[in-house]
Order: sequence, then C-alpha cells, then structure tokens
Amino acid sequence: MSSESSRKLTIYDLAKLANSSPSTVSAVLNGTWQRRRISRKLAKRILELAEREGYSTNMQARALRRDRSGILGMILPLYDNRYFSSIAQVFEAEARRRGIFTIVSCTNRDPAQEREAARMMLAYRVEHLICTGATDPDAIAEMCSAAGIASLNLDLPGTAAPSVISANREGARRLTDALLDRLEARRADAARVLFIGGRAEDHNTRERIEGFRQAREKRGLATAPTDIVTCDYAAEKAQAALEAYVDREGRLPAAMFVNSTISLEGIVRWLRLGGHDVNDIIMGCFDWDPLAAAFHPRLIMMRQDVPTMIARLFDWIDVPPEDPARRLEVMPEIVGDPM
Amino acid sequence: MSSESSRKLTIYDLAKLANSSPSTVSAVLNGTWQRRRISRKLAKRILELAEREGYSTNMQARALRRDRSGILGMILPLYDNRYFSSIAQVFEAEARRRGIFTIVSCTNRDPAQEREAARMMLAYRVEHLICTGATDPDAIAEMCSAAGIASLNLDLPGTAAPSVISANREGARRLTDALLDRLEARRADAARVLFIGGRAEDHNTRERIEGFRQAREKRGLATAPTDIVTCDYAAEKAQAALEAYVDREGRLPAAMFVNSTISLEGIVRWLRLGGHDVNDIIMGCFDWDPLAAAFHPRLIMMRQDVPTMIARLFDWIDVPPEDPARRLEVMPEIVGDPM
DNA sequence: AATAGTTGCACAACCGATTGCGCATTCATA
DNA sequence: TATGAATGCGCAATCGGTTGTGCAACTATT
Repeated sequence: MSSESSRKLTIYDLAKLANSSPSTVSAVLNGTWQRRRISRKLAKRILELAEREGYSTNMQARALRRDRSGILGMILPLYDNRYFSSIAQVFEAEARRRGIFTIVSCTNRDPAQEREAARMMLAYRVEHLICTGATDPDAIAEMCSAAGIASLNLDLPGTAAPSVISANREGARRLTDALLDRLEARRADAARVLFIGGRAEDHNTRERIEGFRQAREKRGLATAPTDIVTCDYAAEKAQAALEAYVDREGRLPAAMFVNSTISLEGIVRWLRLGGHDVNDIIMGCFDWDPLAAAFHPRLIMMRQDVPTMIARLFDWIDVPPEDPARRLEVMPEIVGDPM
Repeated sequence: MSSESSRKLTIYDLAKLANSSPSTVSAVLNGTWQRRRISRKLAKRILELAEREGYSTNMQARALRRDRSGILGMILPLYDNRYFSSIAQVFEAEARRRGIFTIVSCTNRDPAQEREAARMMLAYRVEHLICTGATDPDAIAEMCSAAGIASLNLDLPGTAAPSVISANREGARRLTDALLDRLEARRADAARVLFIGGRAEDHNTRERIEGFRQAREKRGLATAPTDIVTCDYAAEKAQAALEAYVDREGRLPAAMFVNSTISLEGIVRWLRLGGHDVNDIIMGCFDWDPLAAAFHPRLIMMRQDVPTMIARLFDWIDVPPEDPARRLEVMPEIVGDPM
C-alpha cells in the first residue's frame, strides 16, 4: 500500500527491494517456490514485501510467457431475460470460485457479431470459448479449432463442439401435458391450443414443437400447421402473430404454449390492449421469470436448470469429452401450480 | 485460412513467408506502415498474406509492449433486471462500435467481491474501470488511482471519481406527483402513500426519498417515518415489509412508490397471495420492465435513460473531467399513462 | 561527379513474467 | 578428509509484438 511512486511495480523492482532475483520473486509469487527450493524464510519475506507494496501480476506478461491467458470466454445473445442473465451470473460465479477470469460478450443473435466477438476472444487467447444460444455454433467451433482452442456450446447445440442444452422435447411434453390437464379440468376445447414464438430454424424451437406435438398426439389430438406460429422471439412479432391468428380463427385460443418470456410480453400486452382477461387463457411459458410469476400466478413456466447446466459445462472444461459432437440434455423444472 | 499447421502464426512466421522482417510486418498490420515508409506494394502483399493465413494478433504481446491493454472494465451488481442488463448491453455495443474490448463482471452488491473484481481488472491492466452501482465506489476509485488507472462511477456516485447517475430526486418528484394526481382523481386518501424498497445508506434511495418528500410537501402533505420503508431491494424483504406495514396500519396503502422492479416482484406476489387486486393500489416504480408494463398497464414507471448515461460515460472516457468529483445527472423518463 | 535529401526497410532493445539449467554452499556418509 | 547428494538461488533465454535508430540505395541538386 505504500510508495505509489509512479509506475507499476514489477518483479524486478521487488527483486531489488528484497536483494533477490526476479526468477526467485516470480517463483515465490506464483507458488512454485517449493519446487524451486526457495527457503521458506525468503519466500515469506518476498510475499510480505509484495503485499506491502501492493504488487499485482501483469497478466499480459504472464499470459504471453505461459501461452495461456487464464481467461474463459462466453458469447451470449442478450442479457435481458432471466435465463441468459442467470447463465452469465452463474458462469461468472463458478469461474470466480475457481480463480478464473471470464469475458462475456453479447452478440444480439447476429451471426456477424458472433463471429466478430469470437475473433476478438481468440485474439485475447481465451482458453475455452462457450457459445451460448449461438445462431451458428458450428462456424464458431471451426474458428476455434482452427485456432487450436476448445469450444463448447450451451443452450443451442452444434455438431462441431460438445453441447450442453435443456431437455427441450421432454420439457415441452410436460408443459403441454400440464396445459392439456387444465383444459380438461375446465372442459375447454383442447383443439384450440396455440404454440407461439421462436424460430423454426432453431433447434430448441423444433424440439419443443415436437414435444408439443407428441403430448397432443398421445391424447389423440392432431396438430395442424396453423396451431404453430414460429414468429421469432421479439415481443412485437408475437403480438402481431397472435393478432393474425385471432383474426383468422375468429376467437382466442383456449390455451397457449409461449416459447419465451419475451414473446410472452407481446402476448400479454396484446391481450390487455384488446381488453381480454389474461386469466381466461391457459398459458404456459417455456422460460421463467419471477416477475411474470408474481403478476400471473396461474402461468405455468418451465425453469431451465442453469446451475446444473453450468456445472456440466465446467465438467467438460476440466475434462473435454472425446466425442466432439457429444450432447448432454439437462431437464428443466416446471414451476407454478400445475393445476 | 490455409496451413492450420500446428502453432499460432506470429509476425515472425509472416515475415519469413513474405521475405521481410517482423518490424515491417508489425507496422503493416497495425496501420503505421505509411509513417514508417513501407512501400504500398509490400504492405499490400503482407496484408493479403496475413488474411490468407488467418493471422490474428496476440493481444497479450501487444498489450505488454504497448503498456495498454485496449480493454475497458465494468463492474455491475447484477444482470438480472432490465436496468443493469441494459447498461451492460449498451456499454458493450458502444465499445464494440469503437473497436474496444470490454470485460464486465458482476459483484452481487458485495463490497468484497467488488474489490476482488477490481483487483483482477487492474491485473489485466484495463484502461478504464467503470463502477456501476457499487456499494463502495470510493474504495475502488482509490485502488484504481493507486494503480494509475482512471475510474468512473455509474448509477451510484462517489467522491473520488466522476459519476454519471440518474436524476433521482427530480425523477422521484415527478413519479410522486403522478401518484398524487391519480389519488386525487380517485378521491383517495393522499396520506396513505408508502415508499418501499432500497437501502437507506444508498445515495439513490436517499435522493428518491427526498424527492418523494418534497413532492408531498408541495401539496401540504407531511411525510412520517412510517411512510418510508427502506427494506433493501430483495423481493422477499419487500414482501415482508409490506406485510408488516399492513399489519400495523390495519389496511393497505392507497398508493405505493416502489423503489425497484425487484421489490415490485415481492409486493405483487404478496398482494396476489393475500387475494388483493393489484389494480386497487396506485403504483409507481422507479425502474422499468416491459413485462411488468404488459401485465400491469396502470403501473407508472420511471425508465432510466441508459443510452444517454452511457454516452456521457464515453465522453468522459474520451476526455476525463478535471474535477475528480464531477457529477452528472441524467433525467429518467416517466412511462405508462400518467393518468 | 560530388553532395544532400529521400525512400524503403531491417536491427535490436525493449515490455514483465516464466522456467530450464547450472553453480555455489552446506550436509551426510564413508 | 575426501566424495556425493541435497539445498538455495541466480542467469539468461524466451513468449510475440512495438518502436527508436540506422543504413543502404536511389533521386535530385549544383
């Protein structure tokens, strides 16, 4: 804490102050001093000195020499929903617990930004790159493998790197079951169930649609193409899509499978604006938001198990799977009173 | 893209391939070649070569030599609300536009984590450190100035570094005015207005309380200590605090000034659980969340002007203010039909 | 043809840490 | 007392860029 003289303190300065050598100081500071047979006494003296002078290792120099940055990179579509923000937070927390530094960058579901962010992360020589919800995970996996850096996919799977994702199909089956149970309890027309939100070309949406279809099929219900509206995630798109659906059908759906909280926002807004009671429609959302739950306690939500997903991710950071196309599904949890 | 032979390509490899020297390659790649009088022809050849071979600058080496990392650091309490997540996103977007790399770290409103994150960022030699909503901004500002690194505060002000914050007092006055207008329109008892959420020791909460008080005073209304409950931000705390208030007063408040969406969550949940109609209470929230707005269109919200705040922040990154205690207030915007 | 100025590039010394290697001491053993 | 092993530490090369300096070769000037 003393002598904030002018420039940053280096191991050379410390060596001079301690009447020792830079290599010794280095060994002491990075904990390899026993292996180098530095005496405990000298080590202690140097450590105290470093502490007193407020020394901090220059990570650039260390990274350069070690050829490892000690940084973990993650790219993320957005921060603005509970799922992704929780991914970022849990990821950071676990990394911090391990003393690893993280760099998180959001890329707005835009393939060009994803590539650009990946390029930057590779330039900073991150040790692993986690691609979360990437629109083109394989493109990034290839950039990484060309650079000799391991990459992992999260949330949306790829074929060129191992992937940890939610069990979308099974989760969707369960969510759909819950919706259908409620419809039966209410003796409503189980045909009028609408799946809304997401992208047809995105793996998770496809899986959820398949789960939706299977759950209905099991009860002898057919699913028509008009029952499924993959209008992208944005609130405005969901709003417009619901309006179009109601125009066409002439009435509201009896139940809805909403594919994200962001879509939910548009749907709730449209219902409000039209003077409808949100509670008249049985709603499930494949996502979780506590504020939505507070406002609408009858809303059924699938909460994706972020802590487990991140834990599996770190398992693979520790021990990379041999199969580069390895895929692991983590079961999400249904929240909100199912009946 | 060719020859992903084995190791990462360096300027030495490129120099050999181009029959040139590392210094020339370096100058070409970082754009200083004209100043060094490298011929246009050679520059072009080297650039093409680098492109073809997929060269990427080792940022650690560059940072070490230049003694500047090209990284901007930000610490943040959390990602899980729209205000902070939007700060992170807008900050990143602007930095990306300028070709600057960012590192964002969330520190859970915990002073120890804040210091630890700051220490890491300083070790990575960030060029500026932005402290957002820090519980102890001055401690971090001092760490930074000891390390010779500029720091700025965002959202919560400090005295040791310049601060960009919301105009909390004026915003709170306006929000309170809107609440009181509605109360009058409804001929409800304007005395029963509750300010809830936040921390008494935090600058923003104090300012908002002062604005709340002033707006009421202007209408001849006194504010009692029991009208103000700074129970921290967490949903559970707000829930418990509201319950205690209602127990004591024997009835619900006529209106509420809720100090954050996270507190709002607890309040709405408690009202729902108690079977109350959320619409019976006139509510304002000093924060903004589109999902809440969709569910509760009568809710009045103050949306903090994140784009402007970030723009001012970058103004100060470009040209640091002379006064280290400089403070700038950015006006938030009232959203939701005021009447 | 001699001199001065310009053009075009390469040399080599850094930046701050890490690490293989080797050289003095000291200690144990014969 | 000589010999071998163990102890304790410093030397110097290295990671991959950046940048001050210098030196040819070429052009313009008188």
